[in-house]
Amino acid sequence: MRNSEKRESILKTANDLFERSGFNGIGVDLIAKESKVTKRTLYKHFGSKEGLIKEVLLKHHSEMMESTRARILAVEGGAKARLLACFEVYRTWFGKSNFNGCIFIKTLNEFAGCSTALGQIAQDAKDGMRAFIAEIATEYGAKGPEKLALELQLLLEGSIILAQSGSGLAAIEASLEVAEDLIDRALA
Amino acid sequence: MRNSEKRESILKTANDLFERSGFNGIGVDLIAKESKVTKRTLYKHFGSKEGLIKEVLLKHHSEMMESTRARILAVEGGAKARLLACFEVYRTWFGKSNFNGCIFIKTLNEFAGCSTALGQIAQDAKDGMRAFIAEIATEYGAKGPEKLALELQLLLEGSIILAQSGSGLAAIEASLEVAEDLIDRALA
DNA sequence: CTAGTGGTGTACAGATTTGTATACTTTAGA
DNA sequence: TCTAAAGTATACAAATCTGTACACCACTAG
Repeated sequence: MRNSEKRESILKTANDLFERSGFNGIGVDLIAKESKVTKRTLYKHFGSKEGLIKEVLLKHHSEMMESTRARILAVEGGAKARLLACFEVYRTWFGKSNFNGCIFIKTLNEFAGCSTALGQIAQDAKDGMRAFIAEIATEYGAKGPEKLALELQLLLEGSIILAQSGSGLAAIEASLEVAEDLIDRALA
Repeated sequence: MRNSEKRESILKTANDLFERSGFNGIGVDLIAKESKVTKRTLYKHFGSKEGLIKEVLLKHHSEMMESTRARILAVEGGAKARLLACFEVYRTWFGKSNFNGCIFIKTLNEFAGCSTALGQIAQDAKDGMRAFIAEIATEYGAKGPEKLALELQLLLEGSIILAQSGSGLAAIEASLEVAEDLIDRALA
């Protein structure tokens, strides 16, 4: 299946370039070149740049949710440990040398809100993450699971921005401490 | 002084367009056209697109700090009321019809981190805001003012992202509740 | 009143952008 | 093995992007 290998290679390269410099800052030519593929091939697969971005976003979201889910479900120790594991996932992410923010936030910032199809995908990704947290909270009988999920997501999103803006891991540490309190209270 | 009027007009137009669609998504031609100014004039004032962006960012930051400072210092009622007033400032911002995220976050997302001059300006803006919060906390003798400032900023930045992603004002409301607790604890 | 500054209008250079056309080669599967 | 799909290489079209050139006008301060 060398075909789908090329396809995956394009998606991975595009994802990395978009994460580094945004969508409008990266041209299709560069993506093709870095993927060691011709532009013709790229267009046969994705039809347009927007089509490519769409698939990159959907793939990114599904892989992110899958790996997060796997890592959280591997944690023993009940609700608190599992909810805090989300913060560990983010800490690992921020520690990567090529970390440069969240691709969905970039989408919202470059494509004028949620009116566009791409903006909607980004919004769905954020909603999906929050729903996942709420799901765990509900499962363990936390009080006000949706509200807790919103609060924890506030901290996580804030950590993304501050990690990106030079605060390094200090932000996620502070975030984690506050989260502990909020979780304790919801489980009391 | 019709001269500086033109200059201000360009800066304002550019600011609005960049806030809507990011930096790479907006061309100099459009900025000139919307400002009712020729490209020649624009380039005489700012030298290059990057020069224009730089001035837009610096102006945005100083105006934002000035108006926030004014609004916070107008609040009577001590430390808690003043710190919570920051959240009111953000709430007002999110309620604007043309709200589409933070221009400094856009900068970090499009210009590959803080290595660049523009990224540095964005980082300075975030640091400046946090320093301002810490300043208030210190003034009123809060315990661990820097840490409190970091925590409150986490909530504020998180609120920006979620407000932008469809949660509307629910995010800032939740944010404000958590902030109240954190402030109470630091003032105890 | 005159010199300098800032602004106008138009045209253009050169690079880059998205997307396509043509003609050829490789690969995968029945 | 043969066919259809997928990939390559190169060139190109048309728009758009940043930035500049040239010639001219308007205002204001010394």
